[in-house]
Amino acid sequence: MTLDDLKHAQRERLIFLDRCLTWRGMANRRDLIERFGISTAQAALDFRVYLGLARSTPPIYDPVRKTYIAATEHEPLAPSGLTEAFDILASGDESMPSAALPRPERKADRRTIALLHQAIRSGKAVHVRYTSISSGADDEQWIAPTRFTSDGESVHVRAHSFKHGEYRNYLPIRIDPDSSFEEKLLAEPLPEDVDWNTRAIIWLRPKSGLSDRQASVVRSEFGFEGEFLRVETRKALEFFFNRRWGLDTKGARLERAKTEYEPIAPAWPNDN
Amino acid sequence: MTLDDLKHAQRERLIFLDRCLTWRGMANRRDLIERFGISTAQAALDFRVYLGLARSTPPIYDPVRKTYIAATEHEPLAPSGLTEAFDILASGDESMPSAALPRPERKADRRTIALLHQAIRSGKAVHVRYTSISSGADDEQWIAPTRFTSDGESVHVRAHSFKHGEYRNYLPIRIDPDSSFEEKLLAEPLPEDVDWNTRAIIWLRPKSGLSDRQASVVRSEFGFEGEFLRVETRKALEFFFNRRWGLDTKGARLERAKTEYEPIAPAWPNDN
DNA sequence: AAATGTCCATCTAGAAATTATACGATCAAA
DNA sequence: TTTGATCGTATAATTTCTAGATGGACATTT
Repeated sequence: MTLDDLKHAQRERLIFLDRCLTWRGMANRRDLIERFGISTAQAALDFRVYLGLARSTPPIYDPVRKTYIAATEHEPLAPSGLTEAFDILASGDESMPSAALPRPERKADRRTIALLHQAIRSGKAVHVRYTSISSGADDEQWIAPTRFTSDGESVHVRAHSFKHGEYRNYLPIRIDPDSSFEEKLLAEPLPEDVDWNTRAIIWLRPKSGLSDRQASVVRSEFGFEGEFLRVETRKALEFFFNRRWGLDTKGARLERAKTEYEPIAPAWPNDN
Repeated sequence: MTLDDLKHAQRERLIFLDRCLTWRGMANRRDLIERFGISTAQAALDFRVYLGLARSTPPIYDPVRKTYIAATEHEPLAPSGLTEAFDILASGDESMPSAALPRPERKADRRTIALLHQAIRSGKAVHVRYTSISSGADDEQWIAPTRFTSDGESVHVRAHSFKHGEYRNYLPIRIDPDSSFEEKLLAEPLPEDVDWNTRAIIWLRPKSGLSDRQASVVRSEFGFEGEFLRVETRKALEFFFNRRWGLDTKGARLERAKTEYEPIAPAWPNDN
């Protein structure tokens, strides 16, 4: 009996329960009831199922505090990071402005996204007008989009540019919504997207200049013990790495030690 | 009849469906079946309910492409940003490494978080040893945690520090897991957290030095038309704003024009 | 032209999940 | 002592969902 044997709805509830126990260290039926709008009876059933699943380290009901308390050696059924669990910790505080710092909201045109998505699916090239902020010029060209990617801040489209004869990352927002969006079947298969199919292994270390003590704080903060922290991504996304990890900013506490590349076996043959 | 009249499970499914139509521009029963593990019959029912809800701009079934196509004037039932919808667009590509740039994973000690959470709930002060990276010193003190916050990268605890006589943001990861965590009931109510209860309204504009054309790209990219973009947060979180929005980095395309403050009516009386 | 496959839809019976309701127990606080 | 908040249980009724069968439209393959 595992989580996977359950129906989607109940699995969701048990994962939520699991996170409450993991991060709050406690949970009530009430938590389930408020979150999922189920009855007390169902919530009680969910608890019993959970207890059955958490064989090794089951939570214990504390009649004094009237809640279930996670075992000290509690082992989460479904691992989660603190960031993902933030809403569980912040909940109850519905006030505006929120407890989370707002992020830049990058707008995008629904229709453009859908067109790109369909071009990706059907393997077509589309004609777009793209504004490059560096050159500042509106630029008509055919591109063959292959997938969406994310640098954590905004969503990009990875596409082969016939004009430049290479794969590039495009920001959908800079595609003119009034582009023709004319479609064209690909005459010949696209070249391999080498940068996409190259793994970039980036080794980070505490920024030089930090004291030993500071360096050890940095290490524990990013969860590594040895000399280096190893992070893996694709070469095609490496350009965004420094910004994402704040390596270029003044207060940076990590720096790159070295970077290695190795080819990735394509998931499917001929997957660009 | 609205989304809210539905049960949680079905609502989730319809929201997913809505996002497929919004961002992919198309949807199948198969999408629901794969995502939620339901039967074809149930997926068909969900579609019918969705069509009932999307009265004004219902999607249309295209028998040639064998999918539902979103109306050109499609109005999402549940608004969503592109970033949230990224997983819907990237799905199907399960390969590692993923299509998303990895983010720094900030580890945290389960037990510490749970202790803080319980101290917040019960309004107690706790004794902790905290490592300040600036001073580099381990620092024993009593703090009275009031809430969790997030700067988008890591989770903080907002707490009143008795040692410093003010509210501060603490990184749970820097709290020594071997602190005593001795608890103490608050002798007297905490002072008001003024910075928390102050709204910071930040007005941004395209970075000076950009050409008119570039500035207009920036405007459309961040979704504002006038001179300024208005962002609202709490003064207590303002310290993190520039980093979150990349205002300090070399390639920054926005800059702060002005900042206004105004008091927020506390959600609950005496809510610190 | 016919067969096959893949979507869509619908129907019905039955299984499973969930609710409504009632009842009982423990403990803390008023 | 009473009240209220938890917890738990049990049963019957209701709702939700599935299984399996049937049919239609269309594209592709034979």
